[in-house]
Amino acid sequence: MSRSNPRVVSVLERAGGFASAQEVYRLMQREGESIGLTTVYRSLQSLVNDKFVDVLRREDGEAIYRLCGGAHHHHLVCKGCGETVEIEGGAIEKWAKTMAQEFGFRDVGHTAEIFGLCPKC
Amino acid sequence: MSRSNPRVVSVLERAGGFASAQEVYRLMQREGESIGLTTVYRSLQSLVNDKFVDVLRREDGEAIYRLCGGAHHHHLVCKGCGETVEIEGGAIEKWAKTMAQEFGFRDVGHTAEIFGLCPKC
DNA sequence: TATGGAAATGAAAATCATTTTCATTTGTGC
DNA sequence: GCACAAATGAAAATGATTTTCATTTCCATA
Ligand SMILES: [Zn+2]
Ligand SMILES: [Zn+2]
Ligand SMILES: [Zn+2]
Ligand SMILES: [Zn+2]
Repeated sequence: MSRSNPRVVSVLERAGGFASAQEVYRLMQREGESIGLTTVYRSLQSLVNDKFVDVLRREDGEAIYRLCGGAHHHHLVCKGCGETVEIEGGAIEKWAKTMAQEFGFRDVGHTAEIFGLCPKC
Repeated sequence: MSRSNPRVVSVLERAGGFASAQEVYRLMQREGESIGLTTVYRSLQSLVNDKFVDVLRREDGEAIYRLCGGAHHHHLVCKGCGETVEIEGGAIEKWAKTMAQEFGFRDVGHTAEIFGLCPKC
């Protein structure tokens, strides 16, 4: 299992919002960094395992990754420029718990994302 | 644009929870129904356009489809058997609106799903 | 320093869902 | 029957992701 590659982390830092594996790869190429696509995938995978980045899916199904504080949280993502704000979701946590209880579900997790246009767009 | 194919709708009805295009195709094959994979994809796409089904993504990125009331709502999905309950998300709507306002986002939508184990599993 | 094995790397091939192409079939009105 | 549009589906193309496998880089120990 490859270690959390610092060069990939650095790209994600500079990228700001979410970026796909292919984008990370292209970015590194453009900047003259020598790396294989396979290594990009492996590094991102291991960063996800270690909870250093979180991953979600574009509308077309492509996985996108983002550096990310470890604590559980949610996102407000701009459809225009990709700008992302990490937000707190107390209301969601409560909602999820209530609903799960009501229907007898155990061992529950949840996803919740908000998409819109940021002030700049 | 292909019409909302009633045979595909029927499969989704019988399938219960979510099913991928490939699964719908395999199911119809197994039941001796003659249909092309392309047509399955086209029918599902048009059902999504017409809001007769909603679509979300498996963890691996594969799109899954489900017959679905037209109104906006959310899902409680069993990780074990796929059993799905449509739930109401008043708390989420409010949360999304509040967060969007706070950060000046316009034109916002949201997704929210809960995953867990149903009573049977 | 040499050396043997473990971990990391990456090029190329394989996988697999989804889309595109394009020729054929089906349906509908005249 | 005839023309024409919509629907269909087989096969090829696409594109992200994973797998394979040979090579390189590290690292500990003799
Ligand atoms: Zn995050
Ligand atoms: Zn923006
Ligand atoms: Zn639904
Ligand atoms: Zn279940």
